[in-house]
Amino acid sequence: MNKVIVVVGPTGVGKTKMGVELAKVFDGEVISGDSMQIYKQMDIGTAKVTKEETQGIIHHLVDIKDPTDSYSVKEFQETVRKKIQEILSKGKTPILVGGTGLYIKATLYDYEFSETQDNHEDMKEKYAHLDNHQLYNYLMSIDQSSALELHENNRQRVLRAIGIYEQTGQRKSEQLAKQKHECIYDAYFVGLTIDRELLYERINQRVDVMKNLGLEKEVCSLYKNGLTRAHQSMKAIGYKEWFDYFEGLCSLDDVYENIKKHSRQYAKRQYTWFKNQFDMHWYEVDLTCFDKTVTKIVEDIKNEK
RNA sequence: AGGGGCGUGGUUCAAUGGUAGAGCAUCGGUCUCCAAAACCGUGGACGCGGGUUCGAUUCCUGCCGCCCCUG
Repeated sequence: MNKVIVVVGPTGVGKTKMGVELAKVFDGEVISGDSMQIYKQMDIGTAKVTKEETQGIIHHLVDIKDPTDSYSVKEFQETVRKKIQEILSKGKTPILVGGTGLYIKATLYDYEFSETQDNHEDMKEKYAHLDNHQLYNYLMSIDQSSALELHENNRQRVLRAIGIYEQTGQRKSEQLAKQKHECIYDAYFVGLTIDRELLYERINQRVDVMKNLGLEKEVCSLYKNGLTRAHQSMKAIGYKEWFDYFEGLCSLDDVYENIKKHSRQYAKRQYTWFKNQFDMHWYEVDLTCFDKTVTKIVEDIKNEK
């Protein structure tokens, strides 16, 4: 089999476990498709796979960065594509498991990113004197078709489009036009889902578990090591909520409530992405009998090839 | 118990004698490197009763509920 298996779904649905189960069946290695589990020292809050949970299955792209490092989709794309080749050449099955939709799509599809530096801070400064409307008009003047795809309030993306043109001399829209927008692997997309209410319950429970496992201690030690809200790693749910607390702006209860809330909102955004971006095979996870779901997926994949 | 204050969508808070507006939450959506991010759209409310008035959420009043002070 020369297939890449992709397991996605909202946070808390059971992707990690599914990845391991599928790896056992298909002689696979798991590649994490997650923008935050790449960071060392961030174990509890990112619900990172534990040693026991891996059951001996190799997991790539976990613990590859320090929390002070920044990271990019492009880097992810390059690293994972290499990993996939490596695993395939060993005759094993790559199993990409994660919740970061853009990272996964960029890797599996023929996305090509411009050779620009990661400099959104500079761009922010450079154009601080323009309001949203003015900035948008500027983009309209240099790359109209990209502008039309964006809302003028989405300053982050407007700036990005401007940056691409300024640094490469090529318009973002032109770049996109060169791509085919197709999946470059023989991939089988497994989308895991459960009833929304149930998912939210699970998310809430999982946050309670994180609390008991010592999330506060984990975050405190990062904080003491000098990590701030500005670091990319500290944008993660489960971590960013603590800064208000450390600054005396909210209570400890608020921290956990916010983590729950942000996780729920994240799950919702993941659903809309996965529903609309991939040729997905959806599976309702059987919570009383996880193996049933595994069996069903295994059958479907075997019938595919 | 006495004095004062407050009761507006899920929540925090506005405004107004001519049937109410915002933030957050909710729900839906967008997506080519900050993506666990950024952004867009959406439904939903004047505690209950009486009075004044052409008309009350707004003024008066009774009740209920909550908060503060005093004892």
